[in-house]
Amino acid sequence: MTDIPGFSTKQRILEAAEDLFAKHGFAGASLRQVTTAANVNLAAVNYHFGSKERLIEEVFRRRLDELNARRLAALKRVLAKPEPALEDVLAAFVKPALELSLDRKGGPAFVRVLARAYAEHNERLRKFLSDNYGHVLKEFAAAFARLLPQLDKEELYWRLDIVAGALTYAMADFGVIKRRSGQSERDYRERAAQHLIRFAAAGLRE
Amino acid sequence: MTDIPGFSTKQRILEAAEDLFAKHGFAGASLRQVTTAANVNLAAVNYHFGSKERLIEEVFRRRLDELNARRLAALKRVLAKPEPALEDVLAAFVKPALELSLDRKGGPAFVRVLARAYAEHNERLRKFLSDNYGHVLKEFAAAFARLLPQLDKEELYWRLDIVAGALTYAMADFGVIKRRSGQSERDYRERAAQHLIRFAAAGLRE
DNA sequence: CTAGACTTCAAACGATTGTTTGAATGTTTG
DNA sequence: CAAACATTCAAACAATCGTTTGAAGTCTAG
Repeated sequence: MTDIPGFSTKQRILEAAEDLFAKHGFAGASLRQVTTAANVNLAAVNYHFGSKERLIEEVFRRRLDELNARRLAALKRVLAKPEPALEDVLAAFVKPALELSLDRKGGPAFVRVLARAYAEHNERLRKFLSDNYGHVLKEFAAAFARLLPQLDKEELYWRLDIVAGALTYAMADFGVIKRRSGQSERDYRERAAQHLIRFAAAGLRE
Repeated sequence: MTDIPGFSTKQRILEAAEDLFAKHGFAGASLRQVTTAANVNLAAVNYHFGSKERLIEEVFRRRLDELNARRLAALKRVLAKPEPALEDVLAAFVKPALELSLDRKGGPAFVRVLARAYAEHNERLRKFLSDNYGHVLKEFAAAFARLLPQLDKEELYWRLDIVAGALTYAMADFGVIKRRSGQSERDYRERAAQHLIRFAAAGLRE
């Protein structure tokens, strides 16, 4: 209870799980790998989380709660401006993910886990994500709709779908671009976010 | 040897594997699931392919050989025109994937498998894909470079990375857009490709 | 200090994993 | 036809999977 945060058994499991799920996928990373990496007894996962599936959900919940709170706060700030630009709304979505991947020692692992989730067709996981965080996407969609009145609803949804894929993929840096040797991780990711926003804005406006 | 194509043990394994890898991932789909779905003895996989990893590679090779041949042919056709447009080059990349997913009974499964591969950090798979199909991406990159002389090399690579992600995910339709009840699969996918090309062209041009 | 709750631990559970075996069957070739 | 090769098959291999157990250890409240 009075454990130092980040050093409790639960926390160490979550961190190891995040890292290994990012590397090998949800099916590919075993609980034995996770508990060994976390330096924790195998049974601890079922004791603290109940099952592997619930561990996966907790890996998401821990990050997404804060990520989406930040996203909504940023969106609110943007929409309070007199003339919010498309780029501002995109930044409100992308920048919090960028910060998350930089501030925490978890680092880029979670955004990769998110991309994994995108590729999974696991019904339970999709429902969990939709139930808990669907409203965030709805609010952003509404904001985009206001800024792009020339697009009908179907047109808009198509483009947002494409944007979501591009964002997810690019933030997870599955691609070919390598960080230059002199460049810091922060630099690299900030540049990625910048490119993304410009690209997506152009595509959305057409 | 003289089997009717598509009904041999090898073919049936490849088709079942493609489908199940798309649904559950490479680690998530077991050889027993695959061989049961293919109506084939379990040992047949190791007899015909040697191992699960080599089966995965063959799932890719079978489709990618033709997909990339079509892509290169389409690119060559486009570049032979007096004034090739950006959209033409994009179409040369996207349309063959669209056709592949429509013509074959494998249907949309393979494009989903491709998206899975993107999310995998499996070193062997990445090397296999890069060794066998890296030259195709290089040729397209060169074509884009010619059409977008205002972009320096780094700028261009960033954008192509984003485009690749958007294309991959959108073609695999992991997103939220649902096909309307009256709409055919073909209609839906053609529309997806169209949106993609317009979006990517706008983003590339800025 | 002690009773009770919480947490960790080694060990084992049955089920499932990819792979291998050797005999049985099919097919092709001389 | 017979020898040679190719394929299929049921069965078993050791390894690993997620989960459960019950005892040992740790902590906290009375």
